[in-house]
Amino acid sequence: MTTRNKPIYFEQLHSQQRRIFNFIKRFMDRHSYGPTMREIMIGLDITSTSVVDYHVNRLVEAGFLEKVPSISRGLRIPDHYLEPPNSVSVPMLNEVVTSFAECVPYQGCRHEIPTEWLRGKAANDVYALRVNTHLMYDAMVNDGDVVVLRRQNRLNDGEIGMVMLPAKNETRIRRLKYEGEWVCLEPLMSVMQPVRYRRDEIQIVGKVLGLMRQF
Amino acid sequence: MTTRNKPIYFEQLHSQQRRIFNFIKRFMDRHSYGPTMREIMIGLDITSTSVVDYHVNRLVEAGFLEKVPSISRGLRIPDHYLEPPNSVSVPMLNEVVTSFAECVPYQGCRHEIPTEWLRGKAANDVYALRVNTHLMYDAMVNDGDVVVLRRQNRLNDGEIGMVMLPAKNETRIRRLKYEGEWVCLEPLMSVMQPVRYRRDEIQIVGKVLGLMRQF
DNA sequence: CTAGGCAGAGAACAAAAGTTCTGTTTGAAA
DNA sequence: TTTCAAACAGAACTTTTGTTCTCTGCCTAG
Repeated sequence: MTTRNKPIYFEQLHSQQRRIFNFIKRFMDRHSYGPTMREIMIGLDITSTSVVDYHVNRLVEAGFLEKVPSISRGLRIPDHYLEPPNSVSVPMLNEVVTSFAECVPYQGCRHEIPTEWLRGKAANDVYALRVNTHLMYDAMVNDGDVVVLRRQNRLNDGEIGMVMLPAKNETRIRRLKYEGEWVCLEPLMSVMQPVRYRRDEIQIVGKVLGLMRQF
Repeated sequence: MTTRNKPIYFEQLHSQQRRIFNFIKRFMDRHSYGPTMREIMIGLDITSTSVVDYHVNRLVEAGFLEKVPSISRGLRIPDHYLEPPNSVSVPMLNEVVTSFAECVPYQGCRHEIPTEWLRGKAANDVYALRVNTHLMYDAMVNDGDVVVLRRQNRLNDGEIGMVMLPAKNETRIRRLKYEGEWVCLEPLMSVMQPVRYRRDEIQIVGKVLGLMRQF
């Protein structure tokens, strides 16, 4: 843990400390290494390295910087203060899974998805799945498409998910509507008709986050 | 330009130089800064910094490393020797464009696409386009989908592209088949019928690289 | 007013780190 | 074998760079 007691917001920092923080970030973008005390001093027109050292230590205390003592250019900006990546990598599986235990050692193919699709949640149970001809999905999903799922066994009313119909041993992408003991699977294309099942007839495989199709 | 005369492959390097190169890369992954001569020396069980310096200079000459003289931890691995990013960012536009001149100053919304979609080509003329209800595309493309296009005015026979029908002032995503003076636009859904146009009746907007749909 | 903490100045110091120099070993080519 | 360049060893040297110390001005609580 850090040494700070209460969370400090960037805006609450001393203006000098904000300048130094921003300088370090810009410097690291431009070069592949961090700045020295003296480079910060010169770059920000500060008159002494001790002043830089002073504020750097304040920034470290506040958790905005990490520093390896006595190591030259040993400043680091913690990950959570860097730009969040706008894409994340998820495992690419060949078949529907209801548990990740079966594929934990699998480190093979992965697929990149926009961070936005996670809607702020972790990517733990998210995986990508390439649709093959055996799985006939909704008409809006084509053969060869990559469907991104979050593995979960429950869905809220109105959410779109992948469900398995054990009777037919088939999976479908449908919008779920709950009606008492029944669940209504609505196709995404309005020309098709919704079908109603008993809740225990179907198994929810996951929530559908997105779809990628390469032409 | 670099000082090297002929291209050198990594495998042709002295084994010691390969070890040093790999060490630097691993070190940079672990820490946020590069190693010093001495750290390389200790890490690889080399007996003198001069040996490290020697091989580092060979690597710089061969173009595998960049080095800022006299700067501590000033080693850098050129971009083309790092892992290529598996996603790239392209501009996100609101309407079909036939030239990028009209949107060069536009630095706003961008969208992440898998590098794979570029099929090795540059991302220069690639942009993303969110489909709205006014543009009724092929049935496999839904309202709200993001279509990724490479802006180009020509397509090879059999390629899928976005074309504009000036008569109707509408755009469509179709597979193009050339038949002499005619071009046949084949829908991606087999239930729909292909339509034949004269070549000068339609304008090719771009090649469709992929599609992304967030649920 | 005064004490004390915070920010800044300036300088010196010590450690880290790049560079250079001389000499030795090694291995392949002549 | 001889020769020569590449590779290695060891050490010293210089520059870079982090750290520390003292002193000063400023502001505020008491």
